[in-house]
Order: sequence, then structure tokens, then C-alpha cells
Amino acid sequence: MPRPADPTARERILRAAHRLFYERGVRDVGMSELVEAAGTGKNVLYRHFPSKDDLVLAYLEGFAEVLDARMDAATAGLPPDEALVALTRHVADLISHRGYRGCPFRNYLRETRDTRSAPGRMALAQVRGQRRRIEQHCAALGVPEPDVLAGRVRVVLEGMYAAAPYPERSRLAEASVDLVADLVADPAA
Amino acid sequence: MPRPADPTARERILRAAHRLFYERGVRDVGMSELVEAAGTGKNVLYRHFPSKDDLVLAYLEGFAEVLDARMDAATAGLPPDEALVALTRHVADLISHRGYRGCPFRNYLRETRDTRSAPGRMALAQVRGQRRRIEQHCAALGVPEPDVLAGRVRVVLEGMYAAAPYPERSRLAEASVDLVADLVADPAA
DNA sequence: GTCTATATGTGGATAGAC
DNA sequence: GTCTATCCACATATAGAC
Repeated sequence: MPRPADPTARERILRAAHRLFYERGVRDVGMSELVEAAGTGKNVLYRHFPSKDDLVLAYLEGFAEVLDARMDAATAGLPPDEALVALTRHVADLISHRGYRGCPFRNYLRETRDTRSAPGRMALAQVRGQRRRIEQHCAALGVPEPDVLAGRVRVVLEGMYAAAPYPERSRLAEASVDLVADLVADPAA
Repeated sequence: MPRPADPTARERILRAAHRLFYERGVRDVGMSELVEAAGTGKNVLYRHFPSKDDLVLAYLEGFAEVLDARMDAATAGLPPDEALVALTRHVADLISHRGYRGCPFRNYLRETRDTRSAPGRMALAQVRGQRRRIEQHCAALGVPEPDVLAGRVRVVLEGMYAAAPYPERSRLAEASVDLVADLVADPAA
């Protein structure tokens, strides 16, 4: 297979994009600041990524790969009820972590209100993917109204992501895990 | 009392700011577009609002006045358990409404990540005010752990606000109201 | 590959003609 | 008050020297 001339520059760019875009937001970070952080030239950046949207898309795809893998690992092989709690536990651990800045896909969508360009559609697909996960687990539970339970769980997860910037996020994360555990244990409540 | 020379220009500016800032976000709307929508001159705008932050602050304060009043009206005179449900019901009605674009204060904070300037601190104060409302109602309930319940209710409300852009927001709103009603009815669950 | 200069557009903010 | 021109900073994106 054809091998790129030198992967180091591309890697440095992606690493800088990952850090800066996530910490400060896509709109706040200019291409000039990015090349400075990557230690490369502008022409090299635009050779690898013809537009900023292309770089943002690569940034989001990199995040999706690792986040999806971790989410899969957190719920793999579990029965649906435990999977729902594990999924919530996983997100709770995420938002409790130092340096966590919220879900990168939701952040991008709310920052840009972009749902049409390539990165916008990609971020939307990620959010919908999480919705599908929850709905599938709820459907597998065999409860009379799985969509009602799925709606409740989704609201709690959205609330956790939204609470990521708050100082008391750890407390809210624990409250969310307990809440979802209760919901799954007694879906008719 | 001293009366401004002619309130019509200022009113038109505020009306245009209210509509454009809320629909498309503060960052997306430039001062040039704003004066065009208001049908006024730039010098007049900068005479009433010396900087964009001043205009944004006035925009947020206008929102706060009406939103606080409606929230007060929705929960006035109710016992704490009913107040919590009514508060949730109120937000559920808000996000189900056509043209609703989410909480303007949370939108501003997430759009700008600004918590230091005047509008940023004002938006933060609004979010904290809602937190205080919930915590006071929970404390008045007399349950053993009011903070745990408050955390659960807050996560649900944050989730509702975050779900405002979703097409299925009405379903999620109803699920949220039912969920909070269950939580209040059986706080130990 | 790095580095500098620059084209082009747009942001907030100002000044002047009328 | 309206309307136009403009300053300055910074955004994306391009071109060229080395």
C-alpha cells in the first residue's frame, strides 16, 4: 500500500488539533495558532487537510474511534440491564475526570450549530449512535414500554454531559448512576 | 424622572437582538447584521450600547426578567413537592414549544465559554439561581437526603435543556416530567 | 519539510455626510 | 436620527523563499 512520505507532521497536527480543539473549542482555535502548536508550516497543514473542516472531521473521527471502543469495552457481554448501568457508569467516570470538557460531538454541534457539513453530520451520527445503543438495550430488557425507559435514560445522560462544566459534576454523576440503576431495577416506577 | 429622548430606536435594537441572538447565537450575529435588522445606524447602536457585550447583557437581562417571572408564576404558592413537578412541567412546556432554542443563558455560556465578562457572570448567576430554586424546594420537602434528590432533579432538567434541539424533544420532555414526579413521590427509591 | 508574507473576507468599533 | 466609508484585528487560505 502507498505510504505517506512522512507521518510525523500529520501526527503532530492531529495531536495539536485534538488538544486545542477539545480544550478551547473549534471556533476559538485559529489555523495560525494550530500550526504554531504543531511546529509545522501552514502549507504542510493545508496539504494534509485542504480546509479547516477536513481537519475538524479528522479530529472528531479520532475521538469517535477511541470513545466508541471504550464504550464497547464498558458494556461488552453484559445483559441489557447491567449494560445500561455500565454505560451510565462509564459516562459518569468520564465527566468526573480532571480535564474533561464534555462530549466532543455535542460540544461541536452546540458551538457551531452546524449539521450540514461533513463534521456536523459526523457529530450528529455519533449522538444518534448513542441513542440507538440505549434504545437497543431497553428493547432487550423485555419491559412493556421500552421507549419510555429509553427516554428517561437518555435525558439523564444528556444531563450528565451538560453538567460536565459544573464544579459539582462528580456529585451529579453519582446521582445519575444511582438514578439509572433505580430506573432499570424498577422500570415501571 | 428623566425620559430618554426617543425610545423607539433602542427598542428596535433590543427586539432585533432578542430575535437574532436567540435564533442563531450571539457569536454568529454581527453588529452590521444587527443594525440592518433593527433599521438603525451603527452610531445609534453604539450610543445606546457602547460595546457588543453591553448589548448582550441587555439581551440576557431582558430574557431573565420574563423567564424568572414565568417560573415564579408556575410554582407560586405550591407546596415543595408540587413545586418541583410544576417547575419540571414548566421547562417541559418550554422545550416543547415551536421555535424554542434552549435556555438562553446555557446557550450563551456554552457558545462563548465566557464566565468572566458581565454577560458571562450574569448567565452563570441565572443558572445558579435555578439550582438554588431546586435545592430549596428539596430542602423544604423534609426528606432525609435533600441534596441527593436535588442532584437527580437537576440532572433531569439539564438533560431537558440539552435535548431542546432534538426533534423528539416533546417525548423526552414528557418522560422527564413523569420521571421527576416519580422521584418526588418516592424520594427514597 | 520550516518560515514569512500576503490575499481576501469578516468581526467589532469609529467618524463623518446628510 | 439614517447611511456610508473606514480603521484595526484576526479568520481562512495561498504563494514563495529557504
